[in-house]
Amino acid sequence: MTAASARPLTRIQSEKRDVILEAALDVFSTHGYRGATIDQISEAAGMSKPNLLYYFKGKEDIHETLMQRLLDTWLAPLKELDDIGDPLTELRGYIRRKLEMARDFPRESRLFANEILQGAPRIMPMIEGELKQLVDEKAEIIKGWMRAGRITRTDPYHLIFSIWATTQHYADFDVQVRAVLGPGRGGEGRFEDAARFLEGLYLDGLKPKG
Amino acid sequence: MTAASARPLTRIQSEKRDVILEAALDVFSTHGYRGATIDQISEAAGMSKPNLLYYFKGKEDIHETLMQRLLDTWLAPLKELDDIGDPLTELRGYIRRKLEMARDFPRESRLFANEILQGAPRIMPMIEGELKQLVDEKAEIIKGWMRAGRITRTDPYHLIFSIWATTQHYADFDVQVRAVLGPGRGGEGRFEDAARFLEGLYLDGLKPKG
DNA sequence: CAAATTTTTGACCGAATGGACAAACGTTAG
DNA sequence: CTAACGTTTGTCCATTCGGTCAAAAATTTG
Repeated sequence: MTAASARPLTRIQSEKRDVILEAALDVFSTHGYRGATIDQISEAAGMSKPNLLYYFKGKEDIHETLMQRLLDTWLAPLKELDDIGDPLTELRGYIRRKLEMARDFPRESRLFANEILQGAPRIMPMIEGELKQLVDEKAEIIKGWMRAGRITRTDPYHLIFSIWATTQHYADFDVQVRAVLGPGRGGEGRFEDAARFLEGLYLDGLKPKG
Repeated sequence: MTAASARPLTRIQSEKRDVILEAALDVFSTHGYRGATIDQISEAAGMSKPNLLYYFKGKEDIHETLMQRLLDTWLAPLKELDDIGDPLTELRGYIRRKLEMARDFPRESRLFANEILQGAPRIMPMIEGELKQLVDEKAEIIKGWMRAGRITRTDPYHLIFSIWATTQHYADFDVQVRAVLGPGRGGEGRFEDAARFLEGLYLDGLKPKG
């Protein structure tokens, strides 16, 4: 019986699938889908290639399962954006959560970045469906804040894009960020520096106060 | 005599190399280094694979030449950032130029994004050298503006990062941006909307005026 | 223990890929 | 015209890659 059967997974199957997905996250996120090989993944997972293929139908299956499993984690910060509470506090919280994701789950960020960069050939339905729907919903909340005069009137979609861009940048372009900051400032402190900068930017911009 | 000789290139050699690099930009930017094949590039360039390899030593050589040739274009917007003139105007100009690059040269943006995302295995020296030096230099200019109280005091490096992130996002994550905006607002107007949003963000932030 | 079932792997396969090469073709200078 | 040189391509090669298979090893079940 293969792992794809309707039968519930055994304990070993669950564990081994987890090990494989963990290894696959490493490999896919650093080499992209095409650049990753099953041999690399199986070696990183500490098992032979046929053994890996006993748990997953193939490369595509691993990737798809990985994406599916990470999707919730990925969308969680935006889902938390809430209508209740102060708008600026909500948005600051969203930025902070996204920045924490970039710090704590950089591989996940790069995995999605790789995928989208190459035209999202495998996750387009998710983007056009679940993601778009979620963004539409949250954009409405933001529009409400703007109508009430609680934050400056601007484009809520591009606001969300800018938050994605600025926060994910610290995961996706990590090597560049570190190289440019140099050994002195490129250490762990860079995330707090980024948080401070982004908070100031989103609150008041660059124009000095009259 | 191969194209790599010290002898100056013939007219045909220059033209053919250009055709190949143009095709390679297409292929590398959409599939990444590893995902691109010489066959794809040679087909896109309208010639046989051995013919392509008559003009370039190999895949790596094409990629390296392409990167080298695009580097100046890539750094040009930041190089223009100038000490003279109003700081906010200068920064707005930089943002505008970067956004125009994302609109007019998305393939170049994706090429660099692909490279950096995967750890910059082939262009690390450039990042640690030329790029870092340029950023250090411009960060000093920005610091000067801050000391003079002409813009809000903040971190110039993270300011530059945020400009890179927000503008390049529209090239690198283009399919996502278009999908989320939908057919209505995802058309050509999206760059003007982005420009308007970013200008407002960088000037005044989101906090409503007293 | 022994049978049945699950897990693991060495060996193998066809297709794709980066690249080499020599022969053919085209162009041009004498 | 023809020899020399630059250009082009069909053919071939070694390696890598995704995936298969049958048999061995380990585990579970009765």
